[in-house]
Amino acid sequence: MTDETRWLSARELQAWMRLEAVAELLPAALDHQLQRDADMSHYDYLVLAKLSEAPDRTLRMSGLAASTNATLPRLSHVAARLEARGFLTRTRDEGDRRATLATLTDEGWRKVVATAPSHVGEVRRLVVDRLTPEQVEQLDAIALAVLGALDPENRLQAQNPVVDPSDACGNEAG
Amino acid sequence: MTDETRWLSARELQAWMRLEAVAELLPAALDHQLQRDADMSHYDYLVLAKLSEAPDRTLRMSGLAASTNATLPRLSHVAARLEARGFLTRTRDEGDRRATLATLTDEGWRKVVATAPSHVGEVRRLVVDRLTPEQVEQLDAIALAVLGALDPENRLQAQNPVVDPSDACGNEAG
DNA sequence: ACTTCCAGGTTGAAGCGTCAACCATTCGCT
DNA sequence: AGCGAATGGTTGACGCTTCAACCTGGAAGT
Repeated sequence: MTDETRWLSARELQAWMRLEAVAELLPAALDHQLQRDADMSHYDYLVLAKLSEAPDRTLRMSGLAASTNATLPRLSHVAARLEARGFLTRTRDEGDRRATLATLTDEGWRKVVATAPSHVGEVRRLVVDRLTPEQVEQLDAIALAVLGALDPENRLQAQNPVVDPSDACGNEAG
Repeated sequence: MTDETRWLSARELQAWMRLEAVAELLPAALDHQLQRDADMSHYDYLVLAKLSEAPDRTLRMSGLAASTNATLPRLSHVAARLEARGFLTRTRDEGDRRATLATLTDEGWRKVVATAPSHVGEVRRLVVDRLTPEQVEQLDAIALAVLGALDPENRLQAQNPVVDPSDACGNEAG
């Protein structure tokens, strides 16, 4: 068993270990903040945020699942809980009666608006405000390169904008 | 409710969305590869790897939990499964009879040695080989900055070296 | 129209992580 | 010594994600 493995150099190793730690801790930290402040998981929030940006605050389950990087069964379970909490409703698509349309309720909308600021604050506290503007650009380029392997079909590229709710409220000409 | 929230700029937003996508996809990708090639979760591998580097291939459960960023109950469950599969054994510490020592078996050692190359290969394919040497250094600095907030006590800093098993055998001069 | 196949969703069971409760051992104080 | 508190670990129940099975509705071929 001759060892042809290309091991990592010391520099590569250190960078990798740190990235691995970030990838491990960051999702947990976001989950924790949202759980505490909004009684929701990160994924729950993502679902509501996605709907809040969609035309008529409505999306098909399959599209919603793809854009949140979830399997359909997972989304189905999550949507059932969010529906039970009054944040969204599910209706049959009369155009294609196989499909289900998820629509954000007014209460769901208020939930997103109420939750977004603290979420953005956490993102700033944990990441953005700790980096220089140059590092933000470097991070963007690095993450893009890595996503080329992780997400070749770019399903997550139009990920939740963490957008200012005040302007998503009425006008989304795009 | 005047909105004092400091929203993200377009550049910050894009970088953040991409980092979020990486943090979401990378752990799943590593899990998937290890599950497929070694019938283990990423965390399982981490536990075995940690033990493989320790003196006498032995660590206390509490120390092992801390260095793998896990709660003690989680590690206890995982160790029970790994013990059932013959990869490690648990014995009482006769020095402090409250403590439990986890020791990697020969079979566990062989498992790590057999698994490491494909794992490192995946790390290269997904991350390291997609970045320039400059980007590797930038990534290191960025991740370090973020870890300042995520892991202030540096519990994960001595994370698994993904080290060449052939030299973990005897010498690690640093 | 009728059959066949595929896409869209939902459901229920199984596996893993988290939390709270619990037991054993050691440490600190008197 | 002896008591109370704290440390180290394990266990069992609950919640969430995954996987396979299933059902419905549309599309394609004849």
